[in-house]
This record gives sequence, C-alpha cells and structure tokens, in this order.
Amino acid sequence: MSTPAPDSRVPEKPTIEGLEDRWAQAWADNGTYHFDRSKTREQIYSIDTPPPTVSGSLHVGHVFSYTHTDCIARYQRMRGLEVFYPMGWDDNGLPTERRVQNYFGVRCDPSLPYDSGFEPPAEPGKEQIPISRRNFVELCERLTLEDEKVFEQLWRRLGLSVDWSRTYQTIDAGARATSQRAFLRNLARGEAYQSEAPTLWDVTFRTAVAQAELEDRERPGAYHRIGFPAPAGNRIFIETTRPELLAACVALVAHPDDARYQPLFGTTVRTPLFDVEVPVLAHRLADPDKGSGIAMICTFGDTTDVTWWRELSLPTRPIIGWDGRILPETPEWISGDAGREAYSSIAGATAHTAKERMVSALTDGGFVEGEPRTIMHPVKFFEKGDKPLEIVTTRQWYIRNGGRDTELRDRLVARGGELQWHPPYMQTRYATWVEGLNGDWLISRQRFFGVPVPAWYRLDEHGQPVYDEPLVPNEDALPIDPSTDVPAGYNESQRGNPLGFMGDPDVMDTWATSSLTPQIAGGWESDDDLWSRVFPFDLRPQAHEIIRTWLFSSVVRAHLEDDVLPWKHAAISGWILDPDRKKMAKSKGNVVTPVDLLEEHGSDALRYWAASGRPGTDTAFDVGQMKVGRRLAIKLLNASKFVLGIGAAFPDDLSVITDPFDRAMLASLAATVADVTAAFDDYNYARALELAESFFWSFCDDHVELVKDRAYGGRGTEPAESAKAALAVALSVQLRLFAPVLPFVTEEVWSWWREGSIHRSEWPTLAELGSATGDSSVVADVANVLSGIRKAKSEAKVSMRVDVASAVVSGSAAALARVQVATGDLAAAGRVAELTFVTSDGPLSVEVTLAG
RNA sequence: GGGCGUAUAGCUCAGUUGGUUAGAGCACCUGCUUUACAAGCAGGGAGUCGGCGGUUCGAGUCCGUCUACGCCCA
Repeated sequence: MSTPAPDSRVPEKPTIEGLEDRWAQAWADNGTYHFDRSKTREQIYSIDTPPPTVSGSLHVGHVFSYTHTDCIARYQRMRGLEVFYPMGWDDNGLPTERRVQNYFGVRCDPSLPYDSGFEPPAEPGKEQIPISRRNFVELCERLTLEDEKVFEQLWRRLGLSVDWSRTYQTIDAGARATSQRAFLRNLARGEAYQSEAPTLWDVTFRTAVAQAELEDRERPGAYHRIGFPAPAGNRIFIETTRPELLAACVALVAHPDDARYQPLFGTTVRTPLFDVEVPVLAHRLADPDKGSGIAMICTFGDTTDVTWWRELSLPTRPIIGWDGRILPETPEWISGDAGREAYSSIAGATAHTAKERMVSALTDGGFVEGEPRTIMHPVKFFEKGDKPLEIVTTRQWYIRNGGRDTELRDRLVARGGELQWHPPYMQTRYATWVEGLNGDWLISRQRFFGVPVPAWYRLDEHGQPVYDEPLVPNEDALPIDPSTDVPAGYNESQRGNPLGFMGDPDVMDTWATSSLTPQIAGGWESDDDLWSRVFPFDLRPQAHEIIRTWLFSSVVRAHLEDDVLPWKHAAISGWILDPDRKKMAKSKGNVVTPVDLLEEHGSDALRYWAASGRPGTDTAFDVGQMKVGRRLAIKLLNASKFVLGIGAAFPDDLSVITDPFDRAMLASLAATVADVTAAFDDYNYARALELAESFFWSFCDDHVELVKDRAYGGRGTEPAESAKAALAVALSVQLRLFAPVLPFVTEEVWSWWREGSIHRSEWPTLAELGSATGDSSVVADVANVLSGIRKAKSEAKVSMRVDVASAVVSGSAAALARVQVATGDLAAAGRVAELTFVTSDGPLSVEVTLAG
C-alpha cells in the first residue's frame, strides 16, 4: 500500500509565475509562521531581527541579509523548533525626524504643550509649524505606518517567515517604556551618570555625537605660522590650522625631548592680539616633526587638545557656542583694550569667518610669517553631518561601557568570546573595538525627536537646576515625557519657576533604544511569560559595520541588566557590492531597488542569489546568479512533475525499494542530507544550498535518466515499483532540503502530493532513509559509464537516441562489480544492445560501437 | 598608521582536518526537436591557484613577506 499520487493536482504546464502571491496569502491565512508561545525555552528558537529604517529606501542589501536570516529560521523551524521571529521598524532617529518635518511641514518644539486636536495642513507651508514632542511622535507613527506597509509587502513577497502579528516600532510606547526603564535601572545602579565634559558637537544638528558615530573626512586646510611674543623679546612660532581659536589658547606645548624648546618649558608667552599670558609646557603627544614642533593648545581644537587639557590640568576658555559661532560676549580672560577690540571683530562670527578675520588681523599686526601652507588633513565629522565637529563643554548623560573601567572592559571583551560568531573571525572586530574604547557611552542627544531622558531637576531659589539629584518617575508610569509630565509632588504651574522643576530637555541616542531590541521584542518587564521563553535569544543577525554600535551596545545592556549575553549566536552578513565591486550607497547612485528584481526574476531566484553569498562575505550584485536560481526553481517543478507524473508515490514501506541502484542513490542522498544538515547547523546556508543543488543536478541528469525505462515498467512490475518509490522518496527529501532557500517552489510541489505546509514538515534525517540505503560509491561509477556512452554519441554528432551496437566497460574487478549493479538501467538509458565487462588495470572506461 | 577580509578559468565563486589529474555556474565552442524540462539536453576547450621565500615525502590549503583591492577604525 502507498499513498496514491494525486497527479490530478500536478499542473499540465507548471510555472513559477504567481507562486509568490498565492503562497504568501496561504501562509498568512493558515498562520504557518505564527509563533506558538506555549512552547518551552528548549523548544524555541528566538531571533533578534534587525529593525530596518522604514523611512529609508528599500535596497537589495535588505533582501540579501534578511534572506540569510530567513533561511536559518526556516531550517530551525523544520528541525522542530518553534521559531520566534518578530519584526521591528526603526523609526526613531534623524532620518524619520527629517522626513516628518518635510512631509507635514512641522517642527518639534518640546516646550509646547500637547495639542490633542492637532491636524497638520494638507500641504506643508513655507514656515514649519512648531508642535509638541508628543504631537511630533504621533505624526511620525502615522507616516511610518505607510512606510511599514511597503516594507511588509516586500518581506511577504520575499517570503520571510516572520510572525507578522509581532511587530514593534523603536519609537512606540513599548519601546519608549523599555528604553526609559533600562535607563532608570542603569541610573539606580550607578551605571548611568551625568558629566560636564568636552563633547564632540555637531553645529548643524546642535547635538552631541558619540565616539561610535564619528568619521574622519579628508578636508583641505592650511597651516598658518604665527609668532607668540616671548619675554626675551624674541618670538615663538607655532603652526596652526585653526587660527580662529587663538582667543581660546591656554598653553603652548612641545615634546619633552625637543631640545629647541626645552629652555622654554616653565616660562610663559603672550598670545598675539589678545595679549593673554599662557605657559609653555611639555607633553609626549606633541610631535616634533609636525609644523614647528610646538603647538597651541585651545579649548578645544581637536581631541588632542582635550587630552592635553585633561592631563596638564589646563583651564577652559571656550569661545565657540553651540551654534558654531564665536560667543558674542568678550571672555573675562581677555582684559586689555586691544585684546577686547580684537575679540569684538570676531564675536558672533561663524568659525569660518572668524578664521578669515583672525588671519587678516594677525597679518596686519605682523604676527604671521610666510604664506599659509595648504594641506589635506583628516577632520572629524558626525557621520550624518556635513560640517566639521566642534568640541564644546556640556552636561551630558553617559552609560558605563568599559571605556573608563578596565575591569568592565575586560568582562565585555570576554562576553564577545562567549558569543558564537558566524563567521568566527568577526569576533576580532568586536574585541578590537572594545579594547580601544577611551570613554563611556554618551547617550544624551540635544534633539527633540526620540525617547526623552526620563528625569526632571529641582530648581533652586534662583531658578537654577540641581543636576546632582535628578527626579525620576516610577517604572509603572513609563513611558513619560518630562516636557509634558510632572514629577511627583509638583504641579505643572511650577515648571520653570524658582523652587519648581524643569524636565531634562534631552532625548536618548537611538542606539540607547536599539540596544534593547531583545528586551523590546521579548516582553522584558511587560510579559514575563514570553520573556522566560525567548531570552536570551538564539540569534542576532546583523551587518559587520555595526558590530561596534548595535552589537556591542546590546551586549552592554544585557550584561548590565541581567549579567548575560543577549544571544547565543551572531550571524554577520556581508555587504552587497555593485558589479564593479564598489559598495552600494545612495550617494553613489548605484543602488538597485529590489521590487523590480522580484518582478523580473521571482522571489526564489532572488533568494537563491542571496543564499549563494557566503556568511560574512561581501557579495557582488549578480543578475546571472538570479537567473541560475530561477532555472533551478523551474527545474524543481519539472522534475517533480515527471516523478509524480509516472505515478510515483511516497511508499508506506521502504522495503519496496529493492533495486540496489535505487538504494545506492538513496545512500548518496543520505550523505547529502548529513552534509546539508551540518552546514545549516554551522549557519552556512550557502554551503547547504550548494550541496543540495549539486546532488539535485546529478539526480536529474543521471539517476532519473537511468531509471526512466525501468520506472515506466520496461523490466517488470517490482523493478518499476522500486524505481518509482525511490524517486518519490528522493523528491520528498530534496524538496525539504531546498525549502529554507526556495520556499515558494518547494511549497508548490509539496502541495501537489503531500499534506500540510512543507515549512512545517520534518527536516529529513538519516533515520528516515536508513532502511533503504545501499552502497553510495556505485553512483559515481555508473554515472561515469553513462557519460562515456553519451560522449561517444556527442562526438559522433548524433542524437542521444541512436542505438549502440556494443559497449565494453573495462576497469578493476571492484569497479566493474559496482557498475554491474545498474547493467539493465545503463543498457536501457544508453540504448546499448550488448553491454559487456572486461577486467583491466586501467581506470574505468567504456568503448562504444554505434549501431549502423 | 592600526584591525579585519579578499586575491583560484574571460566573469561570479566553491575548494572541509595539507594527500590522485584544482571544481561549479555563467559566457564561449561543437552538437542534439529527447513523451519532466529549448527558460532544455549531451559533449568540449579554457587556470603558473596575486608575487617571492619557507615548513613538509607532498602546499590552492600551513608559516613569513611583499603587492593590489574592499570595509572598519585612528
């Protein structure tokens, strides 16, 4: 007995067109990927999915890396694990803020009260309408809803096996509450603290910028050689690229071993124009080969100035404001009339203008020697900004991340060692980054849109905030917005008044929220039952360039909160490069959008291309690979149509597979199953695919062709039943091996003859094939002989249907014995009248005499 | 300047702990209308494994070094 092949369900002309819509709908209707939360932690495989930035544009890079994760998810699901695969939308941050501003013609002003009836104008006006933070967040949620739909459509069409009932937004109430709760816990444990410190500052966005968000860009600059009057009547020449900071000069510095300046150490000089006395000091970071070998230290020209300021205990003389302009008030350290006049010429000017005026004034005063020497040099930028960063002293919030604490840093490096990295060498990037940290994590941002820092400050009798004793909300009140909500014991009328309170004006860095995606998706402190079933997660998939940000910050949060790693595995995907091997980026105009590709090649084809990219390896965008994938999908349809069309059906009992050649093929398939399984267990979906594909093509070209005649009944009923049963078993196994990568075509074929979804079927095992397997080494030798016969016909330029009068196979006795397992199949497939065997010392070969 | 990676056929890439004659697909060439598939099938040519040096009986694979490219960082 066997299940009858419902070949009526096999289409006359199978096609991959339209499979995406049909099966995406069926999976949605049937809840195929719905997460069953009744399972225990051991039965669950949980994924901390990267939330895409929805206001950004869709990119083939999305398709690439999310497909990798989906292949793993589908494999684990078929292994019998219940897969927790949520999707988040990252709508917290500058890209969304800008988009909301432009789209609705509004801007966020946290000083305004919430207006529950606010409606933006139909068309954005010339002037942006100021609205409260809560109104702004609501508009963001409204706008990103549309963006999310576009993404979700794409993901569904691509076949991501996400549970679409579990989505979150990084700005939604749950994410805000989680971020604030985690912050309050950090604060209570002393891991979050405020500090007045030099901070890298973007003057355009008027916000502090963290170490992880910096980038260096080559910019033209010029060294100006400026003479400082010394008491002996001579001049000390320094060379600087930032003469506009002369008024902020606090010292000169040279290397301690520099004989030219050793006599000056401990003496003072006076700044040109401003006539401020500054000391000449020694420090190892002064480079004797750079410029004149002696440098001017300012508040603050660059990060080296900050180091000198800290290590040499220098005063602060800030002259640059948060807007990037020279402060309007003449500073108190400039006391002379000439100095005050010099300052008034730059007060209020931009840094750029101030530089021009200073150079001109210094030149007029005879302090400049020679012409400016132009150079290209690296200048620090905020990665999203377009003006050089300034360094200003501000009060900011920090979270300890080991940057100032060796013991914590060592423990976080050790966490990286516990994590299983795929590929393993990515761990080095993590370790190098953590070991190189030189400051704590700056999390406050002077932006309006984001998760507010959940704190208020008492105002003293003069209306000055008491920062040392922040007022915090109860956790059960979260999320809060201190610009709207009022601390316990106060009422709204006291906001901003002496003896009243003020809200912390800052929001948190987006990474301070993103670092909590496991907590947000996993129901930390909001759904204890879910949390206990999914955390720590099994997998964090992500790209390599954000190891230092997303991955590291997530490790920090879980380490501080729960003293664990947030996941067991990290799968790091590579980049998509354009065909010229350049990184794809919007700014380079070489971005390919995925929607057209999905239309043209089909989802399985795109997935095939994506899954061909080795884990962690940058992969060139390659339409050729998509075409190969498309052909593979079509081949699966056609091969399946053939197997099922001859009446093959899944046998109830494998004992009907009696033919040793059939059993040899199944033994070879069993080895492939073992290899594919091992590859998936190693998170190497690319190797898994390659192995399955390699077997499949041999199966089609050799095995199917060899057994066709027998399967059609050419040599009796029992040999035919063996062939058909073996084909059905092999088809069933291979469909399942391909299912993680090619979910649509495999589901289509599965539906022709099996019950349920292939994506909830059991992953093939050796046990499943064990009773039907034989000697796998037979397969290659038989294929070898068949190939020899084909070659003879091909070289004679005749059809494969031409009869062969005789074929003489020679080789070792052992090889011949293996080939003889399939004598009948070989004779039929090659149309050989007389197939004979001759023992020889040489390699296996075949001599063919064509008929006629 | 530092870290990581990559370099194998015209192109895109495999190649597991070192082990016969280095593989696949695309492209190319020669053929074949073959009742699963012409979006197909059969066959074929094509590589000094980036350079140099070393370890080894044996190196695409391990070590050193150089070169080129990519990404990240300073």
